[in-house]
Amino acid sequence: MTTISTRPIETAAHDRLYRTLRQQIMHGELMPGQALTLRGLGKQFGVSMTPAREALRRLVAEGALMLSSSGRVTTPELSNERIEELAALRALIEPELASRALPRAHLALIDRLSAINTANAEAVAKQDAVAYIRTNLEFHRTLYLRAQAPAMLAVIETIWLQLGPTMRALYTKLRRNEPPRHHRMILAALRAGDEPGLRLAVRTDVTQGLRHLAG
Amino acid sequence: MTTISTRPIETAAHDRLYRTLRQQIMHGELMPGQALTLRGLGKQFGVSMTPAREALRRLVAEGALMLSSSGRVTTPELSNERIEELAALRALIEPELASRALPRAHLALIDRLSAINTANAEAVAKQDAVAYIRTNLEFHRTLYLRAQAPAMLAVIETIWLQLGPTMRALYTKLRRNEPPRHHRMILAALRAGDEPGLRLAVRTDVTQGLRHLAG
DNA sequence: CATGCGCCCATGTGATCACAAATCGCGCGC
DNA sequence: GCGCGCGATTTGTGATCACATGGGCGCATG
Repeated sequence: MTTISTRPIETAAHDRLYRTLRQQIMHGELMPGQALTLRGLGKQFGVSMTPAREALRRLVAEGALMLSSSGRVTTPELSNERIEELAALRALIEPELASRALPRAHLALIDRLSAINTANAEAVAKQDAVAYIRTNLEFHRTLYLRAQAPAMLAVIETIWLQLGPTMRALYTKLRRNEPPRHHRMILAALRAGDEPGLRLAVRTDVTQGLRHLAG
Repeated sequence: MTTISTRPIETAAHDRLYRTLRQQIMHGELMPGQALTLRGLGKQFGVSMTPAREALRRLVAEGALMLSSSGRVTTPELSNERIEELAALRALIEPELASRALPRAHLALIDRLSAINTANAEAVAKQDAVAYIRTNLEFHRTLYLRAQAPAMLAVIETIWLQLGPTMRALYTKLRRNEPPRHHRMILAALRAGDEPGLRLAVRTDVTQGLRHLAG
């Protein structure tokens, strides 16, 4: 229909839509319970229903969105039980990823993690929920990328995705006013090469936030 | 096999296709590297490309199928590294699911698990790879259903799905001639209410098969 | 004023078509 | 005999359309 501009990278329409929505969901930019329609998204992104349908169904398959019995797609409103489960999964998988990253975590990586942590603190200072969530996840992902475990990383990212919409609610409910102190413990354990300490730091960092919401 | 109940619900075409393919993949009925085309599947199931595309993309999103850069869809040929990762994920998550199921595992459940195990032994005797894989997974799923943890169960099922096509290859390579002896250990631990023993039995049962292939 | 009923529009589903790109095979040339 | 290139066919992508359904809103009725 409207293929006019020269595109630097030829990315399929449904894929752009998917990536955009995925990021919005993971970063908590969409409120729980929000409805998404095929024609609405299509019009918004200048495409037809077909790519919109693909993007939505893909996100539904990953658990990022909920599909009602009539086919309506909304962001999920998680029950406390489900939040507890997802937190438990994070607590199981993320220490393993951190542990696998540890042997490959050199100074350059630790410096980058520190920088992300600084940006995270700035987001806290500015009360910017989206930036807080984004930098927080970026901290973890940057570390886990070193684990060279793409399948595990993919699993943990789909779990982050499922938690996305409630993360925002969690942030406002907790009225966070300090950056996660466990990030510093993670960095310390990385520097010291302390594998059990690293596992513990990651596990507590992951659990502490979610525990408040579920409890 | 276990679903006898009348299904008055009119299931959408793409969903039937999805379920059929998903089961075939998880049970190892499709060989690794096999290609699936939209028009081919559509003709095979008497539908157009649209439902076929949805089913395929959904399976791709779950990691059950691979999507080449040109959009071709095939069953994955897993690298040893990926198999090791998926095995590690099973070893992390499944003991947790078993542990959560333990308090609710009454005699009726243990009896049903025993029956499934018997069917599994018959599949071994008949050298029926698909039946072996199916009963093996049914053993685990029946146990984990008692954990009342749908999110965890969903995650572990997508991991089974990813391992599906290589399970078949694994089976023929190992020339299995006995049912998994760890299933008996799992049952014993369940009867004794031995939580550490159960975790260990599940972990070893899950790991032992995959370790041979990856190693 | 409350409640239930019915109609209309919004929305998902699936089919079909036009198009582009990739793939395969055949034939030509070396 | 072998390799390269070109063309036909296969295949994915996206748009559009017809259709069924479900939800929402207003109107009528008790």
